[in-house]
Amino acid sequence: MGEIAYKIAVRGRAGIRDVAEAAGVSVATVSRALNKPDSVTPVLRARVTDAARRLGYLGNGAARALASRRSGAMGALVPTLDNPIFAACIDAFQQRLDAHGISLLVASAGYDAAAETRGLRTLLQRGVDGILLVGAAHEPETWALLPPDLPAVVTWMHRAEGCALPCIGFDNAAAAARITRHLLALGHRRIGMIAGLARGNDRAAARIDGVRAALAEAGLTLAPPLLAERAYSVAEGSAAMAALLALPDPPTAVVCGNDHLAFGALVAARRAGLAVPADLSVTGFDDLDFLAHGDPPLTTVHVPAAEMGRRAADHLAALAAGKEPPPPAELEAPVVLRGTTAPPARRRATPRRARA
Amino acid sequence: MGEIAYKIAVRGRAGIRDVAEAAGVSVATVSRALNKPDSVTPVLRARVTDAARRLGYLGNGAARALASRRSGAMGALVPTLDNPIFAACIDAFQQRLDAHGISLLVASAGYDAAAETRGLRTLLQRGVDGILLVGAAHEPETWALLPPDLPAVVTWMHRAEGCALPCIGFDNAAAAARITRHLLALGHRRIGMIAGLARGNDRAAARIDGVRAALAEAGLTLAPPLLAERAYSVAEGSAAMAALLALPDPPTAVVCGNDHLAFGALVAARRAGLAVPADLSVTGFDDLDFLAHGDPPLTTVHVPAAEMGRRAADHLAALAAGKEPPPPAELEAPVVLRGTTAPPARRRATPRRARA
DNA sequence: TTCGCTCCTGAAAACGCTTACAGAGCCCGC
DNA sequence: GCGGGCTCTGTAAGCGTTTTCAGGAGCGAA
Repeated sequence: MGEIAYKIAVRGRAGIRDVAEAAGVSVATVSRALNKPDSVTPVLRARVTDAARRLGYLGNGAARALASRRSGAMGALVPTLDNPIFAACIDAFQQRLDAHGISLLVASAGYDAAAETRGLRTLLQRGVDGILLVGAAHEPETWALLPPDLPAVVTWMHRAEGCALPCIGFDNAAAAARITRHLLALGHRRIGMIAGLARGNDRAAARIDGVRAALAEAGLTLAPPLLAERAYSVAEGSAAMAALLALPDPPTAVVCGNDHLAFGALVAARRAGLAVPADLSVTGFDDLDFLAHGDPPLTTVHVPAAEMGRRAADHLAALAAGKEPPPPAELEAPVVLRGTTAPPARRRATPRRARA
Repeated sequence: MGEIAYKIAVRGRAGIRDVAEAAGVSVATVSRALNKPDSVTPVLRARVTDAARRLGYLGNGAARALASRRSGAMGALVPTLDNPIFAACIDAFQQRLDAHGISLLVASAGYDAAAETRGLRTLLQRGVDGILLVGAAHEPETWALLPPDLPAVVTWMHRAEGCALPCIGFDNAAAAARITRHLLALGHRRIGMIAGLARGNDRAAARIDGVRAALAEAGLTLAPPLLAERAYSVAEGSAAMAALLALPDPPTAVVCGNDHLAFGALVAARRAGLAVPADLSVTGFDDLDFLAHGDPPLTTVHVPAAEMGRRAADHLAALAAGKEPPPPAELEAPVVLRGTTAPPARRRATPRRARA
């Protein structure tokens, strides 16, 4: 034992052979006792776990991964962590993976195609056992990189055309349509949209489609300048709203592609002297908690980010373990009615607002 | 070549031997050509990279890690990703690591000591080349686990008593003191604080200390019920503020331990019919962008989260590469004055006259 | 032309663990 | 009492790279 301690001190860290020696068994037994406890006699198992604990044995993940050809890590390829909605999803994903004894490798692509492919390549090199993707719109190169037999799930969508991967998410278009119908029901007819950049972002595109579909039901259409596509940020939302308000015939309601945009829109409206929702209705998409308590609280679509993360973790863990994963059910993305929507103001005397 | 392709198809993925064979060189040369291009003849290097590209060679991270005893991954042990301030830091950390060709392994502990130790253990098993820690207050068990020679940095603090690790961050106490002095300068004398839970959270504790210190300079003290310690959440902030307002002699200003608490406080104040900042001043800590544009916009302390992430990445990358890391400089955490602070309201009619 | 150096490349030994595979007990039934 | 079958442990062969070490080629100088 003292001799073993010496060896360990020299080498820096206890190895499986040290544990084997200390427990008086072979390395194979140590491996078995630690990895599948049932396959070993209780007394031996105790001897081994005991020795392992005494020596502070941790194990070498690389060696384990190499020998077992499983890394015990999942990868998440997300647009960014800087948006709380993704952070919430990844946080939940990680926690659930942890419960499965799996680690999380994160690659964020920053809405950039090249970075995305690079991120995936890195994840693959690291030998992840599965991958969480956001959305199904990716570069051909990215798809080509993805080994067909590697467990992977697409989140944030309920289904994706021509994508064989399981989808864990909700129906963006339907949700966008629902919130638009709410505006329609309120009596709005001139409805604008500040959407996310649809290029390479199928969720953003689907939301536009949904709004368009709902509008079509009412015989309305959506096109620039009433449709603005902007990067997801508060500043862009502000700018877009300002542009909308500068129109000769501004909309009475604006549905936004996400909460950041909506918040920016709110700021711009206030800056323009407009009261929300009296003068202008605004809706969001995500349901960030800060905006739920704002003044006025934002009417928005609730995105089940954490739930997606948890389900993705369960799904991938099952897949990686060779088990049958739970069938991916469509998640709810309910409209949550709060304070930023109301019937349109009565027709104003002058087309232009009083103050600017 | 066709033969090689066949082998690869059978085995699933191209290995270094396939590349070697395709390029007509030894595996050693392939390894060198790919890892340190300068150590190999240009023509051979081209042959190798060419073959690697043709075969879609990615490399096996586990094998590489095992042989080189470096994993090429850094670990981040954070309280949670669900708070945008940490998410922003980790996002920046990841991006910068990526620039160094390093991957990110995330473990979030959820402000739970046991989970934290478990998370660190996982990171260590995975063989990370370095670790980002938030704060220096950790379980003894956690510290014991951390190999003394493993590169690690503490973020979110400028320095930590009795902690030898490099600190990359700002001075929580000083920043809290500064924002408190701002309140004092405005004329507030009855100042409350809604702090984070200080137990096991040195940042939260330092902020309390800072407020206390500033108050002491003015001959004031801070103690319950004027000091409330609450978990970092909007709801807790609300509840705490409600309690503060229910006091016989409520504070005229409240400094909050973070922006979530401050936002909750704002909500509670509004609910109580109080105008901020006219009737009550509130300050935050973090500078989340949503609150910068709120109504009123929050006066708060700006926390350089992204900058900490970037510097931590650079520092760890240098350490892991055996280079001299840049000396960790103290980061700025400036008070940003916005709309939630103002001089105290003139003495209200009802309560007994306050001391001058 | 030959010797000595330097620069490159290849052969082969780790790296630390998992996992067939096979051997050794052991119990039980006949 | 003995053989068969079963369970449990140990032996050893990889897993796919990196890296050390040594050999070989090429070049310049004598």
